[in-house]
Amino acid sequence: MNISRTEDLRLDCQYCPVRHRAICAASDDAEFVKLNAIKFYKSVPAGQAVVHRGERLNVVASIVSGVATLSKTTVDGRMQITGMLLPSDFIGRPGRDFCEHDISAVTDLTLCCFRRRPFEDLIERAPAIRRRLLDIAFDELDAARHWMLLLGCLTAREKIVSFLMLVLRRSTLPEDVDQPVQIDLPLSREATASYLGLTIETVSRQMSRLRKEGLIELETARRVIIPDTSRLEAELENAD
Amino acid sequence: MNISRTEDLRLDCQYCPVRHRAICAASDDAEFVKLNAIKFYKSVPAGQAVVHRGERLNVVASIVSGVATLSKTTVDGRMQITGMLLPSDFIGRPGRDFCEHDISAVTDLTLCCFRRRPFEDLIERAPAIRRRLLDIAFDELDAARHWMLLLGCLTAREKIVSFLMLVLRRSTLPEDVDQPVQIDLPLSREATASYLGLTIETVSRQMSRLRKEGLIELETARRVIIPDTSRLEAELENAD
DNA sequence: GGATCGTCTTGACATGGATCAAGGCAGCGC
DNA sequence: GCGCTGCCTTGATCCATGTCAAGACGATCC
Repeated sequence: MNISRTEDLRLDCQYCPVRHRAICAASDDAEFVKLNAIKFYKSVPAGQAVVHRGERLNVVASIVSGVATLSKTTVDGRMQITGMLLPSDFIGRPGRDFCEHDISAVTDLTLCCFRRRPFEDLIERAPAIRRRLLDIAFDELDAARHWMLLLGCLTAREKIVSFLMLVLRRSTLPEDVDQPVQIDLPLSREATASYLGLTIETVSRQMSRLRKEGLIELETARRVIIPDTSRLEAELENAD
Repeated sequence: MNISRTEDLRLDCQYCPVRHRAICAASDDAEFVKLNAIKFYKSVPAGQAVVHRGERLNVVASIVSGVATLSKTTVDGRMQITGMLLPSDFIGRPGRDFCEHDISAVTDLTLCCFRRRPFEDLIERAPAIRRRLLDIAFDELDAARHWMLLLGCLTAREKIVSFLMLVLRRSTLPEDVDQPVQIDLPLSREATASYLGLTIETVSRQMSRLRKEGLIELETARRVIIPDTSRLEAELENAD
């Protein structure tokens, strides 16, 4: 596992940007103190692997900041990104000491880690955290199955629009509806393609097409402006 | 929810075919007694829905016998089967009273049900069952993500072979390796197509092609003989 | 047996997205 | 500035799989 301890980070949970969304979200004061006692922060620089498939992974963690991907690769190199991990998302699996996926840091990453064993002990004694964990697992499961619908049934265009809407949902504070919104795509064209089960060229072409139709503007390749959210969403009226 | 209570079934767990694989698998005697106390059986005839997407679902259940599918459908009728549910598989979600999926009985189904609230109470007091549930959730999550690789990256041929191997794994007792094996496909061509993100014609064609190449024999459309398991598996050497 | 119905197979053709290839553009080091 | 590098876009062409259509097969009922 490719993580170096971050000594210079003494983040207090009080100021933690994911305090109310991550695994710790539901914990009451007593449980929170226990969880806090075993936490430590790690940084992973952009581009590095957090863990490789099959490798030991003796921590679980929340993403505090940055973006990571979960992916699987075939023997001959075809890759599928199976999840995009954003702040508050959970990494690792209690009860198992190796990882089924490659996890890579897309940007610089800050992780709030717990060694697996103490974490496992803790959830036995902390019912709120335990319920939160179960809920996270089922939420991820629902999301994964929803993505199966996307991969199996949607057209390239629908996939792109779904992706844009996903990024929008995860990035924006509930602003004025129907105002132009600007989003920054967390993934490169290549990673986007892999996430959507497409090629990089198809992603690029569909983005251009949406631009030509006025559904989006491309300030740069990674910065998208959506002039009218509802009009973009209407593209999914047959899907989803 | 389309379930009628099954009065004529007084199955004793002692003889239950999934006793050592389902949610109850890990429970010690004390927990098992509690779980047993709140269980009841239901039957669902082949073809009927167990529950529709968005509907209330106030039970969780194990499949005792039969086959069911989890699926999602787009507004305009494209369907993706997101899971094939076989004996010992788990249905429902603690902590949520509605279902994100359509669940349909493919064959006649026997379910071992628990009302959701008592079950939720029970897992708070039964650590082994609780751990088993968490493990089931994460196993399903891994399986779903693995299926995303299949949907996003594999060719039609590889998808078919993967499906055959999956059925083989779930159906066969570990017999003599490299003896001809016979498997009965639990799904119709149409359901298989939907599970694999293909059309019915492509499924049919790829099956015929595997037959012509001698990798499988088709005793009937649904009964497949695999003369040499390792040779079929070798078709996945680049995938998976 | 014959009719009917649902399921499956096969063939001919169409097409969405992949592949191959070229070039554009922005950032960076010199 | 200039050249390099990585990433992205665009165009031309190809092909795996989808679509449309016809018929085969097997079960069931009469």
